[in-house]
Amino acid sequence: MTDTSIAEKIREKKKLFLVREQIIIDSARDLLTTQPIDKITVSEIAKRASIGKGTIYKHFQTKDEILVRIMVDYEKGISAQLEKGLERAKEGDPGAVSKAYFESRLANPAIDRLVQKLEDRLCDTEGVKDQMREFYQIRRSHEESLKSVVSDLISKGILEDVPPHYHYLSCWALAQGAIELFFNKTWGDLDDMSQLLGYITSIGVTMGNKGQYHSKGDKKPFKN
Amino acid sequence: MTDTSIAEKIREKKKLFLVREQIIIDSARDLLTTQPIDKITVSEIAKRASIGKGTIYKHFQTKDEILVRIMVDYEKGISAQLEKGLERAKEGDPGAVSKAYFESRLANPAIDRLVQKLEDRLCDTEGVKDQMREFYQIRRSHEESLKSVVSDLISKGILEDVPPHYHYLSCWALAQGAIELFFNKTWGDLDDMSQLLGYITSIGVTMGNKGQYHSKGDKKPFKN
Amino acid sequence: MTDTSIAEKIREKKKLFLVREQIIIDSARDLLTTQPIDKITVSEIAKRASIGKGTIYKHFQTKDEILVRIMVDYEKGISAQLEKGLERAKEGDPGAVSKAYFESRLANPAIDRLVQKLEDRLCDTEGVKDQMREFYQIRRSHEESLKSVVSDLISKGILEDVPPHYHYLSCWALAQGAIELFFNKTWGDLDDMSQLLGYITSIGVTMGNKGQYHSKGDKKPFKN
Amino acid sequence: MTDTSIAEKIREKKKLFLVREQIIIDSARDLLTTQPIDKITVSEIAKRASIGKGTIYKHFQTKDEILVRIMVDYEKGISAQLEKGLERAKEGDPGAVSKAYFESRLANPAIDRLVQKLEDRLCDTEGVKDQMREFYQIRRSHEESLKSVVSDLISKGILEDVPPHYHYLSCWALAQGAIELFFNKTWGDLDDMSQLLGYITSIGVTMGNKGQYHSKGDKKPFKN
DNA sequence: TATGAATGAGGCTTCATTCAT
DNA sequence: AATGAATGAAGCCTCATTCAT
Repeated sequence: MTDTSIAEKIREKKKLFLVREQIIIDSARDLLTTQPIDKITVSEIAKRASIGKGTIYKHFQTKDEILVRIMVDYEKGISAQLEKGLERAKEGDPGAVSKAYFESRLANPAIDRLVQKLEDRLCDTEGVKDQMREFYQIRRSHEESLKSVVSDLISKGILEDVPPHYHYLSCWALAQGAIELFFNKTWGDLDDMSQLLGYITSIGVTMGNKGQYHSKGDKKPFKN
Repeated sequence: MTDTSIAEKIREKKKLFLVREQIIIDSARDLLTTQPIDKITVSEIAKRASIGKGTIYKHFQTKDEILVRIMVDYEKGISAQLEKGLERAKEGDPGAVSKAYFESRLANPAIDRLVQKLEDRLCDTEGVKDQMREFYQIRRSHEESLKSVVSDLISKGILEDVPPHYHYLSCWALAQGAIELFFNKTWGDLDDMSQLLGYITSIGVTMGNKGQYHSKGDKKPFKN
Repeated sequence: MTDTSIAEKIREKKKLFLVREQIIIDSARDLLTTQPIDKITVSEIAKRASIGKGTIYKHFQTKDEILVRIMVDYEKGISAQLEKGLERAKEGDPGAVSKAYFESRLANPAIDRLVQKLEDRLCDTEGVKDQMREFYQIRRSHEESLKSVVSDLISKGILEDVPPHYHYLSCWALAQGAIELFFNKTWGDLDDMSQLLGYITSIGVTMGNKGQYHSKGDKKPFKN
Repeated sequence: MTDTSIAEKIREKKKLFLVREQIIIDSARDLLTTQPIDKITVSEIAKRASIGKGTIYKHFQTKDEILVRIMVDYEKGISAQLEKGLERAKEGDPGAVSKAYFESRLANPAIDRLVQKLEDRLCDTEGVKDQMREFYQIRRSHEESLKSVVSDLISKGILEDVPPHYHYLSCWALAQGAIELFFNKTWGDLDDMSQLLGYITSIGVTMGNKGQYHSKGDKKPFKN
């Protein structure tokens, strides 16, 4: 066997290893988005991933590490979308960044909500401090991206002249609440949830606009 | 000992029993609003309430029953506030109802948030189905109260003519998101959180208003 | 019910609690002296003590705490014996202290050996640092007791004039080795183990004596 | 390729195989003498030996087999030393045998102690019964070697007339205890440990001598 | 009725061993 | 033969719940 083919094999194996890791994360995420977090055991994740329980611990030191990993992966995904938005912004579309941000969050409301819940659960957990720091860092980098755009819009007189993060965080809050609304069992299955969310989105898009009132929208940003 | 004094004693005891029950609930709520939910044990609640662990089970069949009880009590408190608002509405203040609703929710954001989390945790739990049904019923009764008011405002041309629950649920979502924002660790300790929340509240108050754009507000609805 | 009888009950309960604790320790010790240490599980200790696994953790925070407890209890027992020896020494028996020490160690060779093994296993274990410190402190206090006696014998010209701890530690080593010999599987079941140990004891008693050679002894310090 | 060179290659491979086996044993021994036995995993041994974990199982069926192998190797080493001692005894040095025995044990107290601990741990373990038997056999053969010498010294009136194994086992016990003393954490780091051990050795050398008392020695048989 | 000791199911994690490459 | 990822039995510990006093 040649050296090349040996190296090839090793690379192959590493790739397989990473694929498996992704399967674990995906399995965990699937379970976590459909069941209460504290009901999910490592055993179940393993079963869902069709691997042995012990294998999980080749990839992650603790159960919590799987959870932060889901969080970090999600925020990284949003970062990637923001990156694209920033490029489009350079090409002349000033709203591209914030649009990219909200669309990527609202595209997977279930996961977005899961990440919120995980953040709440892990924020003070020993043993994943470092990963949590990374998570927060990514999130704050998003704020930075948005802040520049918002400042620009303020200086152009499009948005009200309040501190830039007011705009950003207001929208964050509305998106957050909309997601909660979407999943909340209290309201049961609203027939017109889609329209409702469209309405809320329209509020989000125009809220903070100077001398302009929002109008009824009809977008459907939520997948079901 | 006279019959009267015996009856007196029994009444006394019953009262004491109810007081004790309230102490348990209050203790649980205090702990749950300051620490991660899954860290709180029945033992700790008992210790905080200064009673024996076994006594708790004279008042509640399971730990989950304490939790739903916190939820139901909270929504009942909001109901009481709404009741007052309705009376004021009859006396000529059309905004009194919705004001009462949001003020009572935002008055205790920590508890409001706790109730959200508990709802998420208990919504599919066997053993507290009935109490959860009661919880949802109360919540939906709030919707009804608001709906009548909103319908009135729509017919008067003050609010946009969309289905009444659009208005109500949009506000619910924004309030929800604002609370989440308030507690979120990502943004650290914003110096101007109070102002920011005032800004968001102003959006909530005017959003959905017909032909009118919101203006910068400066209320401080959040206790710190 | 009178206050006195209530207090009585509480005392009764506490006593029972302590009795149970002793049962746990005794059960653990019994198992540990008859089987390899790492084969003993908390479950087995519980079964042996005829209690539930969880009950163990009402008395001890971790499995290791049971083990150190056995160690500390053992050394405390030796301390008590030394105390008596010191009193007899004051009454005119200069050898009473060292005799008390060795007799109490050799009276239960199996436990003495167990304690050795546990010491080796726990000396660097996190979580029982404090208890281990206590253990070492007690042990060193024994050394102090013996040192005074030995110094006295040296000044009287009975023992060789070497640093006092030479005498003490030589004896410790010989006792240690004798116990190991007693249990060692290599030699199988020697018919004359008793005599052999008597012989060794006689060496221990006279070793270090000035200008005197030991003579064949016939004590039987070991129970079988 | 010639037959010779093929045979050569096979022999080469076999040799390499044996070398590798020795590396495994050495690695295991190194780890076991510096860390608590139950902390050492097969993985760590493999890493230390710079081979794959699976490879270990080409050489040994179980982890326990590695451990007995360390034991047997150690006793074989002592056998070799005794052999030399016996030869020197034939050449007229009657003390050469026992000297060889004790020197080889005390030369590596850490390993000697490890072997003791392993013996205790494996004596009743299923799966290594045969190897343990071999171990005990070698040990007892040492006894035989020493017995003949001791008998000789007794008949010459140098040693006390007690059963020969009394002399041998007394010394075994003292050596055993000295080693334990050397490593025991209770006494901390004695400044004069070397002298103390010399003192004990001097006791060992003369103990059992007829009509002769031991004198203070100053050998330093322990490496530090 | 109030208590808290007792219980044991069930969760997380480790590691000796297997096996496909 | 060499490798190391995969496996799952087994251990420790937690905590909601029960029950005897």
